[in-house]
Amino acid sequence: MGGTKERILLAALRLFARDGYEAVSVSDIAEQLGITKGALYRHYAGKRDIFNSILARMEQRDAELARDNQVPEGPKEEMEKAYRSVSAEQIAAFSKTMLRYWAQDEFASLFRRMLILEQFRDPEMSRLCQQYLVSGPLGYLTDLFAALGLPEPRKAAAEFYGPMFLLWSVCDGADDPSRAIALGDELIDAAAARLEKGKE
Amino acid sequence: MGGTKERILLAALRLFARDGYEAVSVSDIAEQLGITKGALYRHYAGKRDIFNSILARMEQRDAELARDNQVPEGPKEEMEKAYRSVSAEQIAAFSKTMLRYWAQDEFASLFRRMLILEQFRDPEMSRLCQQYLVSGPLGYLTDLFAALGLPEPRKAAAEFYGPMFLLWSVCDGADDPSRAIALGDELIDAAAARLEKGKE
DNA sequence: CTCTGTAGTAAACGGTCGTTTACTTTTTTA
DNA sequence: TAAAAAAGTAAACGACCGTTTACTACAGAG
Repeated sequence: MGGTKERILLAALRLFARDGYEAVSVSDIAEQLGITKGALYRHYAGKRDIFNSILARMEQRDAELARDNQVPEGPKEEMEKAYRSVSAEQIAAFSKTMLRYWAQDEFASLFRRMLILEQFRDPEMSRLCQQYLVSGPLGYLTDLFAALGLPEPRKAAAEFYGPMFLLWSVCDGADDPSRAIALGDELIDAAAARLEKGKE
Repeated sequence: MGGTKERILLAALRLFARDGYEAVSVSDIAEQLGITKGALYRHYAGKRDIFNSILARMEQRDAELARDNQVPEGPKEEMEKAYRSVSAEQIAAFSKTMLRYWAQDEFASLFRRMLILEQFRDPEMSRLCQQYLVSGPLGYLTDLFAALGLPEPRKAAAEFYGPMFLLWSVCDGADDPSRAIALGDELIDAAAARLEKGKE
């Protein structure tokens, strides 16, 4: 057992994230691993099965990340209560973690790009793309800022998250993402400082 | 002459913007128009030729848009001079135009989505995606804010453009984009007001 | 040493791909 | 109105698609 199933998953994700699901052939994936496409069917039922396994893997990783960062879940009442005790420093730290996660973590970065490529083909992929990257985080921050008592939480959330979202695309087109990450850190710190001042 | 060549261009763009270039077949395009794929080759040399014609068309439309909105071009010295005389109202008006252009103009909106789908396959497409949608506008605003004397033009540009960039993705996943557009208008107005205040 | 299950190869399957060809219909024009 | 040009059809081309099949190599267990 050489972990072939895992290597297939990663090789497929790399190709899906560059070319899109339809444009990648089963032969392409097998070729990356130096095996024939027939061998691939010993580990997965087919091309779609690999794709679905990637989705499941991301779901699992996302749950772990939410647990590690103590993201509140459950009924809205309890979430509001938890939100109110969040400090600006905690928001800044969590935002920097997310900035690096989607930009630099290999699996998450590849998955983000794959989602972007699939979002217009399938309503389910559009839903996932919104949930992980667009209206999901935006709604989360809107609720958070509302619980903190900001006067216009929707605007504040867009002003906070918009630059982060933009910088992921800057990273995708840059030879060296570190400058974009550094700018993101500055923007997050500045926004957190404003947040602290606005609460007084 | 029933403008078949033009209808092919638009039908192909619609499909490319949803599924990506590779995932769209020549038969798919022909089927949308109720003709056979053989007829398509009377108007274009092949699938790639249609794609290249779409790129050329966007280039042409972009030049027209820049002309209509008096976007300064030429040597850096003259641009700086032109930048310094720009008012916050002009920036807000131009930004709202761009917000609607990439979100609601049919051709531009489809082209934006097509670029997003092709950006990772081909370095040239990555370049165009950055130029039209990411580092292009961001660099433009950075230069503009620098000429206006803002202390941190890079941060200001990211804070200004990030939310716009995010809202295009919100529109893509929303049933009704009008709420996102309205929020964009508010954000642009608020940023322009801050800009006016910061200049004093 | 044999048995058993796993991982792999090579070839074939029907189907679709982009493109070309030969031919017909429609439209323009002189 | 007849010739010519343009636009469209149907079929075929070789290549590649995802998947299946038949067969081989080889590990560890009894």
